[in-house]
Order: sequence, then structure tokens, then C-alpha cells
Amino acid sequence: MVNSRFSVAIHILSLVATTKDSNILTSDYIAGSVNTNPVVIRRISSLLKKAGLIQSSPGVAGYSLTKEPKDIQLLDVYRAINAPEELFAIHEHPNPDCPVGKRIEHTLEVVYADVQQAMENELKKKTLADLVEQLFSE
Amino acid sequence: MVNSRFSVAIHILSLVATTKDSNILTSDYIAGSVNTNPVVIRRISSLLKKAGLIQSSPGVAGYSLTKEPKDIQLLDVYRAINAPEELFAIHEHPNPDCPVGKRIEHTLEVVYADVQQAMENELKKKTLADLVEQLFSE
DNA sequence: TCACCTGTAACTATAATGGTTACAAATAGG
DNA sequence: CCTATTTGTAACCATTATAGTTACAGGTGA
Repeated sequence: MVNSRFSVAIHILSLVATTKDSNILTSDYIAGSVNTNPVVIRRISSLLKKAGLIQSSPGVAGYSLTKEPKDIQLLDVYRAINAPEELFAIHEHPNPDCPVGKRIEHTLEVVYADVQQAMENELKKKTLADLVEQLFSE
Repeated sequence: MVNSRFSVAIHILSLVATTKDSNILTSDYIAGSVNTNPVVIRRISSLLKKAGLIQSSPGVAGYSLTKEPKDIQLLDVYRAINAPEELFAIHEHPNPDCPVGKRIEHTLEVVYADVQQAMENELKKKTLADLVEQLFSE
């Protein structure tokens, strides 16, 4: 299972996208909404900042978006949090003297690439704007 | 990242599908190809058996398929190993007094359902027969 | 009878995860 | 110019998942 950091990242971005007064969005405030420790928020915000999705300055309260919500795909968020990690793990060092063992790694890589691509295509279709809309339409 | 049990399960099934003499396929032999401990193989085989994909009997060496490789979708294998687990974790107990916190869980569930569906559709397209063919065509 | 096998429980080492404390450095406001 | 507040990180801890391992009950067939 993919860890909950991705979910927290989306939560943070949703708050930033829907809060006009950006300087009330301290890590403490956000932590109150997510229900976790402020450091967890700052840690994840740091990843979002490195990926160019949000802005912030030490000593200055709050975070703000660098792009329009419609220009932030969930895949951008996923990549910001999960770097270039593979979705499926492959067991290491299968037996090279076995016909199956010799080629299973490569075969699985090829198969998993397709599956991961399908997942990422879906994440590409959804933007932060879509998500925020959904958030307030139910 | 999804654990490597799924990969090992596919490795096991590939061996079973491509080995005529099923009684040489002891957990010890399979462990030699996967490069792990026989108990790990028996543990995963037990899940495949519960899912109705393979057959075996205590005291009798070997495992065999219960269906044709073309009738085993990788999604069947995925489900056998990962039960009904969700692909993405959602942080627990967001603040119900916050407009975002109140609805984020449900919104994420809906979004993730689409993404997981996309992934599972891809796993549905691929059969053990496809995989075995790919295994020996490169 | 006996060597060999599956099935499973139980324990262990390792790693990932999320929470926490602590603190440096920057800032804004009085 | 101070001071309270904030971001950004390092460091540490508890919990959990994972994979490996030992051990053994119970079945099987030669």
C-alpha cells in the first residue's frame, strides 16, 4: 500500500487552494485540519516546494500555490512525494541458472511498467481543481 | 510500494505453468529459483491455493495449476496475494470541524477508486499465458 | 518403516512510517 | 532593536510490515 503522505499532500494543497488568506495557513493550522504534528506538514510541504508546487519563506507564515489549481495534476503531486519509486517491488537475485529465474526480473519490469503507466495516466487526468470541485460538490 | 510477494507469486506460477513434471516442483526447488526460503514459497503458495489457482497435497511433492494459463489473469494473482487491500492509504481522523477535513476522506476514496480501477483493468488484460510467452520471447 | 513433503505457528532482524522534541535561522510587528 | 512567531531540518522513538528462519505436526508413497 502506498503510504498516506500522498493523501496528506493532497489535503495540504486543497487547503492552500481554497483559503484566500494565505498567512493563516501555518503548519500548525494545517496540522489541525489533517490531525497530525506540524512537523509532518512541514516535511511534506518541503517536498511540494522542491517540486515547485507551492511557495513559502522561513519566518513568514503560510504557504501559497505557484500555479493555478487547474494546472496541477495529481501525478505532479504523486511524483513530488514518491520521487521515481516503482509501484511494485521485485524480489532480488532470482536464480540465473533457472530459465525462469534468469528472465523473470526483466519480464516483470516490462509488465509492471504498463500497469504503472495506466495508473499514472489516471492521475494525470485529475487536477487539483477537479479535486477541489469534488470536495465541495457533495 | 507494493510488496514483492506479488512478484514471487507470479514467479511461482510461471514455474508451475512451464514445468511438465509437476512433482519436481517442491517448495525447495521453487525456493532455489526464486532465491529465498522454502517456507516463503509455501506461504505464498498457500494464498494461491486458497484463491483456487493451484493445487497441492500435504505429503505429496509439487504444485499444479487448476486452470489454463490463459484463464489466469494477473488480477486474480494480485487479489489472491493482496486480499481486498486499498492501493492508497488515507490519513485517519482529519478534523471534522474543517470544511476540507470534513470531506477529504470521501473525496480521496472516490478519486483513488478510479485510479485503482485503472490499474486493475491493466492487470485484468494480462494473463499468465501472456507472461510466460513474454518470458521466453526475449 | 522411513525419508520426504506440505502446511503452519512462532520468532527474529530489518526497514519504513509517522509522530515527537529540539533548535537554527528568518521575519514581522511593536 | 527586540521579541514572539514561523519555516526548515536534524535526530530520535514507537509501531508496524516484511521477509527470512527454525521447528514441528501430519500426510504420503516407496
